[in-house]
Amino acid sequence: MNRSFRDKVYEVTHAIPKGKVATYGQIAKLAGNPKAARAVGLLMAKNPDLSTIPCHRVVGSDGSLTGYSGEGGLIKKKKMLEKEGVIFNEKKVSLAKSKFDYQSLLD
DNA sequence: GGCCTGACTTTAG
DNA sequence: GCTAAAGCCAGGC
Repeated sequence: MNRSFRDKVYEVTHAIPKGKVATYGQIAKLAGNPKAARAVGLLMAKNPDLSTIPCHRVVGSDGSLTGYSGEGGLIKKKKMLEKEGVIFNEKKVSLAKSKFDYQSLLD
């Protein structure tokens, strides 16, 4: 098992299609540790490659935008997501319509 | 090499 | 519905 939790997180995060978003808990669970949502946030915050890891497609458990220490912060993040086609609800993401399901890839 | 912090989530009261 | 506490991983000092 060369795939560490970290690698799995990166893999899943990178697998998020355009116009969809995933939650930290979801990624953590897919990575093998449903309780390691914090670690996911860490990896997102310290993501080595923004091109490989669309951290802006990662939101809170209820679709709330969180984190993103980049310029513009959550505002820019929201804009990027909107541009990609993610459905927004006021300041949160409509997980009901834009939540990323890993099973969708396998289907 | 040990301790603390951090873009979180979930369960219990 | 809100507050409090525990659990995970990685990085910095």
